[in-house]
Amino acid sequence: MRKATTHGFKARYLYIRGDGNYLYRRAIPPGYRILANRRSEFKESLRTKDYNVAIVRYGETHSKYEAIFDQLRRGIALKDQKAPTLDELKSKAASYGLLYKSIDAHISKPDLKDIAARIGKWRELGEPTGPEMDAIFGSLPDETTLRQVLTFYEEQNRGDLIGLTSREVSKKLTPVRSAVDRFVTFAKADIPLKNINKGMVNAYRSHLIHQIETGSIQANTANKLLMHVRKIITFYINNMDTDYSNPFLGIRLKEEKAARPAFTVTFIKTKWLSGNHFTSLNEEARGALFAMIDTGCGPKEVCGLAPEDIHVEAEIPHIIVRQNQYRSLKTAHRGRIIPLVGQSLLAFQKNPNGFPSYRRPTGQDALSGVIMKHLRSNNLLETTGHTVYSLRHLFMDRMRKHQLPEELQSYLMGHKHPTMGAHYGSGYETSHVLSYMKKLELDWK
DNA sequence: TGAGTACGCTTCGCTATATA
DNA sequence: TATATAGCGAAGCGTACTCA
Repeated sequence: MRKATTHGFKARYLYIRGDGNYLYRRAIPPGYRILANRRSEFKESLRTKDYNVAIVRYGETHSKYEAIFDQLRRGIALKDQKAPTLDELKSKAASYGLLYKSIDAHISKPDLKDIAARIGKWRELGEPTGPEMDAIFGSLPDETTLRQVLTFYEEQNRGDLIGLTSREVSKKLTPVRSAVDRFVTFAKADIPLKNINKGMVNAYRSHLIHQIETGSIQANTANKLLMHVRKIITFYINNMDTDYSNPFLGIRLKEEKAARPAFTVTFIKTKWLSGNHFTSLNEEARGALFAMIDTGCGPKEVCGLAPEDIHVEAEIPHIIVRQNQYRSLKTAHRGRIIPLVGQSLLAFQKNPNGFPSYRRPTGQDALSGVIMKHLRSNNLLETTGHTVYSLRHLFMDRMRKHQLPEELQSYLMGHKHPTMGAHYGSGYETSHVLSYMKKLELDWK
């Protein structure tokens, strides 16, 4: 080992080993050795043979030992000294108007303007050597991991969960957490964000393609796994003002679009409306199922109807699909007033207060489960690809067949239509809608 | 500049499995 | 046997991008 020579720069504690690696080596004065666990010197490898890298790391290490000596001088023993945390350094850097940047980031992406600004700030503060210097030049590596990014994302977005049911909260949080879990499992560790690079993400993409090939997941699911991780990293980058670039950007797999089939009027008439195929299905589930036929509502919309949303005795019987204490709506334009005709009118006449057994956070799932089980076991599905949701497709087909105006079709489906204004609920006279819906009723005659 | 398309993302339905 | 839970997949909206 020998003392390293430097050019235009004093580095009295810089040494170079026989193997070429640089080293920080500094003697501890005898008066401080008791406090320093009886050690006679500090020695720390700078983990590089590169002169330029060694100079940068020397500054970082020197700053650290200056802080240690500062505390030793004040009588604080080594074992009682507490190093500043990464969060504390980040916070201090921010208070100087600087973005915290680790020493490794300075080395991997040198920015002379940025370094000059930091040196300027350091000089302005009187060339401090303790945590102030650590904060300005980034003595600790930025080791924020993907799970910490997830925690940050959830914490910052917790306002979005206000007013949601437990099931809705679960549906929001679980997919993101699962996506992070799967990536961490693939990476074999909760690695720091800065270590996740494009190569690793492409390897993960290949891993997902393999899972699609073996049939364990669909491309849609793979895209969602990528999307959720991409989303939280982008959020972290935007909100922490970091210069890290998101390696998940643009990573996506080709999807094949598939659609659920619609029931036919003939099948419903011959298989559902003749005979007694639904007597073994509980009364509320039966009512909810038939309520969907002539309203076009989905299970969640029907389950969440409050008694005050159902007006069977009105001059024009109708239901109001709107946000209430039992459920939120998918989109703002999902809210609508639907006149009751045909099978749905009969269902609500039997259930004027709605379906209280299913008016709860997991009600839609329970309803879907019980109905699908009944339809399957009683051979009431047109094909194996049909589901309860196929009723909504049938409702759409019937509106087309009876030539309802396209805008009204969108309104009744709760879809957005380009010609609609922002507030759809007041856009139609209920009597006007009823006159069109009476045409649908003819399908069952 | 406007129409068409692809992508990013959220919401909701279906279902296998666990649990009461 | 009904219900709860959680994961997968489809539906659909908003927006960025492309191209004539």
